Amino acid sequence: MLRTRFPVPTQKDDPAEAQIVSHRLMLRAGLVRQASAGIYSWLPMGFRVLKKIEDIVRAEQNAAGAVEVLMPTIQAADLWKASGRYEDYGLEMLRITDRHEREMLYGPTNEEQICEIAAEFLKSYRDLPKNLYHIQWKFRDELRPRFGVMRGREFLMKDNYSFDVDAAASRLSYHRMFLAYLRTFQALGLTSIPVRAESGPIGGDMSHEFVILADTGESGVFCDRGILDHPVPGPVYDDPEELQRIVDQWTGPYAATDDMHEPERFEREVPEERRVEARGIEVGHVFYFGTKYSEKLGVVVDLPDGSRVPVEMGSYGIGVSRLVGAIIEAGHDDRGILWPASVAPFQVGLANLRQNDPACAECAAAMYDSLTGAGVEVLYDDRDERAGTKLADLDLLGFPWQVVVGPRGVAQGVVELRARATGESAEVSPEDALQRIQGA
RNA sequence: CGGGGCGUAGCGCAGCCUGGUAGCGCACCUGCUUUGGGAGCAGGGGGUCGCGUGUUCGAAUCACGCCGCCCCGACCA
Repeated sequence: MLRTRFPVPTQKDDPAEAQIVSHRLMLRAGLVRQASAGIYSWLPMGFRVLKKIEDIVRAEQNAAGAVEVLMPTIQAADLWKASGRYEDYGLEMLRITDRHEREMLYGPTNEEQICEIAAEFLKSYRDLPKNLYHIQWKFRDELRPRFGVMRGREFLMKDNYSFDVDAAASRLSYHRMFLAYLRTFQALGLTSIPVRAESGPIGGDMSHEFVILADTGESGVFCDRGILDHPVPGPVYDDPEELQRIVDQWTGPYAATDDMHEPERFEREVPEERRVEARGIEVGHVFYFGTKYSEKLGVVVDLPDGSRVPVEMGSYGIGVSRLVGAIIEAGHDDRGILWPASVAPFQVGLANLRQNDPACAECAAAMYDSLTGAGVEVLYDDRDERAGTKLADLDLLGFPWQVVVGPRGVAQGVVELRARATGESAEVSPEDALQRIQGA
């Protein structure tokens, strides 16, 4: 992609309204633009990141056996009246009236809607289990939106819903999603910690929040170092015993955010040298809620003995748009963003420091062609800008690799290849640069 | 929703107290000189001063009302 075709409104100055680093960097790097409080437009660069995260989440959901659907953003109030939540949900729910004076709402979540859909095709125990997900915009009219996309009113979320014949089967679904989350966050380049969450209406041990570590995170995290040392398991979704073992391994050691933290227990259970106190950001939530919605919305199946029971359900959320901010919180320095390769909008930022120099232009164009020809995503800064401007932009935008073409190197037949995260740099031939990038 | 603050050019701000028809830096446009870490000089374009009402000969400035945005708190993916 040529920078001259790809609008990236970067800014040198910090916007006054942005308090936390990810919000500042997202505005400075031209990823988003605020439309209203807690509502953002996604500009080209931010949109690419959002889509990459979405794709990774989708791939892991599919691998775990979930099936994608797409439900609407606008829902009928009648549905919510059936579950009793229309009154309960309060002012966070954005209520809308259409031209026929019909009460509608912009969905803050989709339990009711998925139940209505599932009731269509779940008739028998033989139709179970099922696990459906969608990735859709939600709206919660927060009292106080803040922190940019981290706490917006409109946000993109992956939510899925499991349907099982009984509690034991539902536990297996829960375990599958638990593993899917560990794998998803790893694939996003993050370190995640499952922490016990406020138990749902059913109680028990089936509610966890997934927190990713970031120095500037909003929540305090207290855990046993053992959790951080576990390797993330492979996709063993079809092995119930192994899944149970994995969940036990990850939920056994102490882990809590500050709202659920019990200092005495922490000190009693975790040896001093293994105690970790860090900051984190909540990016996912898995929980089991039994028959709460299936009962009220009539998602019932016949059992072999002819009796009829409501299905056991769980729901599982990942804040996709929030993750863009969270990933920046987890990876940045004083010059800009440090994207993990898996979600970087481009793998390579190519900067030609002397656009109007024919030799440089030729070298940069050749470098661009060989990278794109090899299937590498590269943003070529072909603007007629000064070296400092381009280099500062490269750092701000945070591409994992920087390839710098300038008159100094071109005279020797080399380009400068730099790794954004480590700052390591080498003067290499264009061919070597391509090879090193491909080999990484 | 309670408490606090701010709305002046795309971004950051001054001007307001003490009314006289809008200014600075960055960004943008033109030219020249520059050219490996956000250049220099010269010239230039861009603003319903958030909106409304009022006071006044005259309002960015004073008064009242409204709207928007930000921060702290309670609440949350």
